[in-house]
Amino acid sequence: MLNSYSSADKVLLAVDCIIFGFDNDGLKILLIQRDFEPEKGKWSLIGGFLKRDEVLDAAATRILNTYTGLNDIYMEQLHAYSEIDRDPVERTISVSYFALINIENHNAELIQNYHAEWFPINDAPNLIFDHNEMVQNAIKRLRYKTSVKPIGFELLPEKFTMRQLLELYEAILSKELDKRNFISKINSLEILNKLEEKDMQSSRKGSYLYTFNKEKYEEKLLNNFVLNL
Amino acid sequence: MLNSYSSADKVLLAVDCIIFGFDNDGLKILLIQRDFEPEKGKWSLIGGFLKRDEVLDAAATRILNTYTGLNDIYMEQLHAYSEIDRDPVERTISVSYFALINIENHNAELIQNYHAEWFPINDAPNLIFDHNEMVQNAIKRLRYKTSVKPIGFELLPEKFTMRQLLELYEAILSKELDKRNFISKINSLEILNKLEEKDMQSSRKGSYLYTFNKEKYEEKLLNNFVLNL
DNA sequence: TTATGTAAGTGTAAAATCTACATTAATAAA
DNA sequence: TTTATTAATGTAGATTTTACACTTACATAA
Repeated sequence: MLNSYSSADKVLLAVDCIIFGFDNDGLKILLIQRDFEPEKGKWSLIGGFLKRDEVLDAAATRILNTYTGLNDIYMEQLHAYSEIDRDPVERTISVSYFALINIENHNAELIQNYHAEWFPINDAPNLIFDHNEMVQNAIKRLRYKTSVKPIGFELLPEKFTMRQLLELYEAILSKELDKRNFISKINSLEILNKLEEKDMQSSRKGSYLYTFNKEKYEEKLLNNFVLNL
Repeated sequence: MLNSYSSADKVLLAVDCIIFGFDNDGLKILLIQRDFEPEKGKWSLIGGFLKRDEVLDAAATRILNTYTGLNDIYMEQLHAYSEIDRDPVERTISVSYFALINIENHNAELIQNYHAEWFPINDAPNLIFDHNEMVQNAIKRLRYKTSVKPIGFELLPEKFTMRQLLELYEAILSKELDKRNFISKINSLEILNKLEEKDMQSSRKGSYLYTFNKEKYEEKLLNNFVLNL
């Protein structure tokens, strides 16, 4: 009968995580060398199976933590992938999640048994199964998100310069942005605190450091804004 | 062991369909009275279980067809819902899909055994499980989509008036739009054919009918455009 | 101490887009 | 032929977006 629960097929449900990070070399994703068959040794997204007593969001968090030691990372669901043979061992539907993290803040945690490794998004190895497709879709979503949320603060150190922010957005959107227009658009959001302090690494003159003003940000979020860069 | 396939839990995977339609009374969704337990007789989205040899997109199409006779409806995946007790019988993860259809074109098919029924989105019955939430999220997505794709053509008859198109967008966005500005923005997309023919139903003067120019539309889609209404 | 090189910081004018708004036109029905 | 009803149409002002170049601050080297 069409709708009896008992006759319905059960499947494995997996979660795969696309973790974006940013440092001075640009936008990166976190990959691992798969430590079990099939495709053992090949590069892969961080992933695992959903447990019976677990919601998908929790599974994503747990899996990320297992492989990287990372905690309290906000992740967002993206898409369910269900091609019949996407996993050759057994029928497995996978739900992708993505997150943004600050590479420097988390490097310590990442040096673990499962050697997770950062790769530039434009120079990553070929991935197993349909993981390449998952990554491409995640990049699309990330780009879209720049226009409706001021993302990027997760990806930068606590104190950052305008140049760093600019370069982050350029990396995400993969296009050049006009420096002055970018700064005035960001300033018009009024979600940054300009510090007295300067970063002296980048130039003789030094450039002002900013922090992200979380309260004003939360305020902004209530009235959905749009940021056209 | 963490990653053995054999020890991983299997779950039921369902698909639920949010079908939007439009007629002179506004924007509607298609619901059915559930014909099996639990919650038999209550209103529900059209849904069913994924089969072992089926991809999610195909399941969505099959399920819609089973309950409504509708064919060749393009559906889009939205989100996976995984709360532990969302279905009281058994752990079931559900992936929602949404579609837009033209009510008048399809009314005949809908008069079937499973009495599917249209409800205005603002005056629909309470739904089982987490289906209310699914609908709300689908409405959000539909609104978003108006700004990046000229949707709505699926929802209207082949020949339609500007007023119908305007009212459709007003229903989706649930706000009033300025008629002249709307028309000029739509015209600037250059995806409509203005016919010689007029619709004489609505007024003494009659209003020009339009059709949707599919070729120009496909062309437009290549360069992602934005439509701010 | 002075000169030099480097990236930071800053404003504006022109163009494009968006918004608000009211009158005339066409026709059927009375 | 008058009347009533909805369709069709354009523009000026406001706002937003874009393109663009010079000065400033400071460390380093001469």
